Amino acid sequence: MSGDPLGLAETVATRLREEITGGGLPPGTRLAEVRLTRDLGVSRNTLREAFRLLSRDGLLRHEPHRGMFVAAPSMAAIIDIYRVRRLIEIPAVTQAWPRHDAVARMRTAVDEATAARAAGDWRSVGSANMAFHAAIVALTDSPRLAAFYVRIAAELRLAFGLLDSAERLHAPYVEDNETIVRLLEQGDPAGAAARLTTYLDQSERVVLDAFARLADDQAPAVSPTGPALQRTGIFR
Amino acid sequence: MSGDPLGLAETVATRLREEITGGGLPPGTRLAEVRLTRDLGVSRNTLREAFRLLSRDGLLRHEPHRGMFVAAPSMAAIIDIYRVRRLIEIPAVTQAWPRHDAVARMRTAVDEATAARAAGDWRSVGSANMAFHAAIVALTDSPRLAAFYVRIAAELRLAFGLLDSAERLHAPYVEDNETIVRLLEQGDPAGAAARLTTYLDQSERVVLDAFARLADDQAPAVSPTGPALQRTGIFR
DNA sequence: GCATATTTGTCCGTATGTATA
DNA sequence: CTATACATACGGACAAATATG
Repeated sequence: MSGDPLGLAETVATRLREEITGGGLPPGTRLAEVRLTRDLGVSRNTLREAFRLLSRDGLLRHEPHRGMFVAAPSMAAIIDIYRVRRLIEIPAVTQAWPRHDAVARMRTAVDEATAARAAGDWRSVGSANMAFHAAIVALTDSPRLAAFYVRIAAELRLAFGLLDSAERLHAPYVEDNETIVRLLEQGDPAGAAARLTTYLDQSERVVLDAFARLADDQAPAVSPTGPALQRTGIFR
Repeated sequence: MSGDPLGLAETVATRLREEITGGGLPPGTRLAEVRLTRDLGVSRNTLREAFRLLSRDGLLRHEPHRGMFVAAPSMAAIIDIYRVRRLIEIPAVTQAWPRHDAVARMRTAVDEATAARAAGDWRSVGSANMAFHAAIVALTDSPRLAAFYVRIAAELRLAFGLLDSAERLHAPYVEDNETIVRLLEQGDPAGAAARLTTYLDQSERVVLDAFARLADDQAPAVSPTGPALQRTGIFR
């Protein structure tokens, strides 16, 4: 085509990433190479390069001689993700410096979430919530933790995508976030950490409940593990 | 060669991994594709697939239109790695269940380290030390933390490779490890965590000191950042 | 259980843009 | 500035593994 100033593979990867996180490609769907090469207008090698980038972010999963699949979080994965979030976010807030740059980012994220909620834009509320917790991790000034958290958050967002009205799910937590950042600004990291702890517990419960309900709906009576549903990864 | 039961790319990746961690490919060296395709007898596509696996482990670093380089830990990277280690390992030990499987693995790692030290096999002492701390992370029962730690440990091992007599470096810490696992077995996780904390502090200091000395030696007088040394990543 | 079709894994040759000497 | 070396991207091809009827 015309000009692609930065790698074509990354362009393809970005487009696929939006498609996945946007819900266009539900978790568990198989990404056939030949079909995507036609739809995206790139060669197979380039597409596979994009696959490498996406699997690095944890959005895709590779099965030998079977292909690439959109990662489908299991119940155990969600539990593990929240365990990791507690381990990282709570100490990050506890030992936070009140005038850290990331605190300002937390504040703007809360403001954006408030505005988006007032406008009924639930998707933006979810994005702002993600940004808020990413800023919490940024309090540690650790690039490795930040990169790790990006991967975790992407996986969790996939789980949200499985849920029906997912964005509405964390809309009520805007107040919690506001309280957390206010306590930090006022120099009370311990109080902020306590608030964060209860938030994580509640959020995990809500997500797990919705996930269990989803699993019940999709696996009604006779065959709890049909081949089609196995591929969604929910029952693995 | 003959039969390659599992992917050829993984076979190549394994061989390169051993070459890198073994010191055959020092940090900062550039991995030219065409040359490696000849030496390894594989095609470029397969080699790039292997590159993807290794960069996922943090052993390789990619620069656009310049190629793949063996990751060269910087001073800031080492500091960050130890910060992450504290964040993960200390809580892991603190909330450890004394009869956890991983405790047994810690014990065997200590025994192996003791035997290796008696035999003067410093390389095996280092490997056992790595296994010991991997077992500590396994106390959390979190597959994501374990995978993350693998990446961190690989990067740290690269830093050790830069150091001259690196294996000798953590030989004196066998006693610390023995104390930690004994306290855990005796049901004193708090004491074990305290001991682990001092170990991490001391280890970080030793590594950073050796690293600073290495940098001084390699950048003697006139040109602190020659093009060859820049590529080592030490001064970046 | 078997034969077929589809898809991935791997290799090759080539053209083009980019960085470095 | 030129020239070389290399990464990027393309398309085609065959073997091996998997899925399907």
